[in-house]
Amino acid sequence: MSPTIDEQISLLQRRVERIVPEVELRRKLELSNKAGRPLRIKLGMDPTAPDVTLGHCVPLKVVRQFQEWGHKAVLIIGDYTARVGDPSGRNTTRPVLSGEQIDSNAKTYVEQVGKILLTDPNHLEVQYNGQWLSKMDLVGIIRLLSQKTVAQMLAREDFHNRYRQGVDIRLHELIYPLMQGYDSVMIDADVEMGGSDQLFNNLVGRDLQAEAGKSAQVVMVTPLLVGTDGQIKMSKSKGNYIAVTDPPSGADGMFGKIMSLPDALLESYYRLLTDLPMEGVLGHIQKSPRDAKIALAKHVIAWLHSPQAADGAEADFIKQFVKHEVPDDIPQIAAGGMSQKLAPLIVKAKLAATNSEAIRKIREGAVSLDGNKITDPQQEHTFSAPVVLRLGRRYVRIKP
RNA sequence: GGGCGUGUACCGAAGUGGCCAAACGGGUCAGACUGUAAAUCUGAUGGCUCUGCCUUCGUUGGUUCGAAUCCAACCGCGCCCA
Repeated sequence: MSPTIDEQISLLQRRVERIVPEVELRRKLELSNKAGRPLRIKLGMDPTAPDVTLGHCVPLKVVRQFQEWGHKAVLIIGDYTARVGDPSGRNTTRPVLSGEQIDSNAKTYVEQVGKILLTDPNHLEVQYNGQWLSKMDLVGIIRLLSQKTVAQMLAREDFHNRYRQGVDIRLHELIYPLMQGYDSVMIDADVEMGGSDQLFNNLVGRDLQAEAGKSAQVVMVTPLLVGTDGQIKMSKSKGNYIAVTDPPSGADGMFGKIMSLPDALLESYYRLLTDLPMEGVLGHIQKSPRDAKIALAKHVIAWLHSPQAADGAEADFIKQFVKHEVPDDIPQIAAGGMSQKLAPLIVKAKLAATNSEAIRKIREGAVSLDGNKITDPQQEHTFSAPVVLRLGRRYVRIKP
């Protein structure tokens, strides 16, 4: 039994920042109910990076909600738009990706998205926008371009800023919103989901549909999840992200990344990534930010991995950082029997990028073997039994 | 097409013949402190066979005992004019 339309709208409010326009969403939901025709909920993702991040999960969770009410998610993998690069929120041109990179990223996207969405064919349709964008000829492109003016494109904030500051805007960036909007025309989207930085792009889709004589999509945007740095939007290119495929524990695992989030982000993470009642959450955060953070980490891992993984990650975390013991599950490398300097091993273990960096870290006193600090880079070591090598918060077991 | 600018390490930005592997800020990494939080303090931050050597300051070639710094050509970018 689905909730009423009023209930649905209020459920959506939790992580939807704007609905443009809300009355139309209401009308579409009513019509869908009456006619028994599921709405088509579009979400576009450009495979510009191999990982789907928690940031993507926010709109994905909303899409999941629609699926549970019987509607159909239409996932657009932007294999063609990725070639252009979404200029949203950027102050410089995106680097161009090769076709191979895009294709290999695209392959894993559907699988990763399956962690959040229902994947049966009644609830999910996957489309690659290269299917239609690659077939456009110049005449078609010109027709598409003729639907918007330069002023309309420059009205958007990021273009406007770049233009004013003399930072170049390549022409292909200018047409990106039209390409994305054309997707909406092609798949007859009823609703398009996106992060709030997608508002402009999505509204272009709405205009293009109307221009094509179709029913215009409702645009819904979610707040942007702030990344692990606590400053800016989570994104792969900024390195401040948590990927849905990150392992539960370990130095770069979900548990650790979530624990190192600034406290100030807790409320928004709970709101956007879980469905727990917010009154309880706020109380918990106020009482003990640390415990609330642990609970959040477990919640997210249980969701994207499994409840067992969540318990395991918590145990590992306590072992390593509360009791300061060496975690069980650490990478291993083989040293070989001979006497050798430590720096090359540190590089081999990927704890440092270059030999010079490894030597510097040794001199700084950041390196230890079985808990004994090593400070002389010239010293040679022979490994006859396994030893734990540590640099900062990362560990590697050295085997003879 | 013309005029004027500009191009420095991950980013921003100093440096205008030797004291420059290159100031300073940001970022990043590490140490202290902690709740692996934030804030704060400290150190490091081109590479290597590391008290020395090698390669970098848009590219190529030149001047000089010696060039990021001078000259020439070329390339990229910006602004203005057409």
